[in-house]
Amino acid sequence: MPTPHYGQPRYRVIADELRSRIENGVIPPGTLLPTESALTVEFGVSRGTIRQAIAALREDHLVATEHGRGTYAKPNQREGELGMVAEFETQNRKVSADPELAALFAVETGTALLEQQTIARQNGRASIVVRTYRPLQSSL
Amino acid sequence: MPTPHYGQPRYRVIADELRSRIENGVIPPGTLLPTESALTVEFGVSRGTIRQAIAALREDHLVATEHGRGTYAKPNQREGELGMVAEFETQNRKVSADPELAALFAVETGTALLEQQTIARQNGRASIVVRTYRPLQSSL
DNA sequence: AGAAATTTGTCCGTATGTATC
DNA sequence: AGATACATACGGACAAATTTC
Repeated sequence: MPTPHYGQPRYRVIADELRSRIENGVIPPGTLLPTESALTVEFGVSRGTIRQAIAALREDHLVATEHGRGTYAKPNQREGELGMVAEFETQNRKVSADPELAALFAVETGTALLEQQTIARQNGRASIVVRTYRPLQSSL
Repeated sequence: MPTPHYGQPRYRVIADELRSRIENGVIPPGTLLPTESALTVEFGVSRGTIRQAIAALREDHLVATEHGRGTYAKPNQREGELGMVAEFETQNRKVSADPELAALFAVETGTALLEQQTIARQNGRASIVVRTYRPLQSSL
């Protein structure tokens, strides 16, 4: 079969599935995830795709991998009190100005603006989303 | 050809080389890196290895990649310029979640969210607009 | 201690999808 | 619409670290 990835790419679907297994306790903290080979069988994808999914979880600090041993589910991030740990994901994109933004920047509605969106996640779920808008001009 | 990677893996050697080019100004901030294809030719490795090298730089926030465009060297983190005067205007309001925000917060599209909008003005003109979104009820 | 098996790490080549120019 | 460039996915091969026998 070719490689159509309509909607979400497969590696992200797999990453989300593994994430929920960890958060639901199906894969308890500190235990090893199934091996990459086992996951290729379960999800019917190549090893590269599995590795991509695990890499995504690793970026969220949800798992840690050791050469020759395997990939562990990380102990619970403490959700207690101060010192709460959050992960941030930032992306830049061009959006068209809504009427309010257009007025503020003194441009026409629909003009392209640069939007930087930062998602603050705690335990994988978004807690706050920040969007900053700036005019598109060059050189930054 | 086999795959001997004595010492450092190739993707890391390439990442280090690109890093020094950026830091030494050979690739100025804001400009595009050579395309992945060009880099495969220059370093004599496959595209996957080049992508691995660029991914490493991306994790260090040294570059940013845009689908279909290319990979940029990040602008210098600018230190706050002295003497810049800005006025801030902040307002809170309830808005209904667009599909993207709804997905992030795991609520239904249209659910009410708290939006805090801050407008930074310089010389009376808006320079940056920041909008933060949070769920309404939450325990934060 | 040593050898084999297991598991993750690196790298290649190819093909196709998707976004941008 | 065509060309260019990055994104996703496959399958294979070998290297390196760990565990097991």
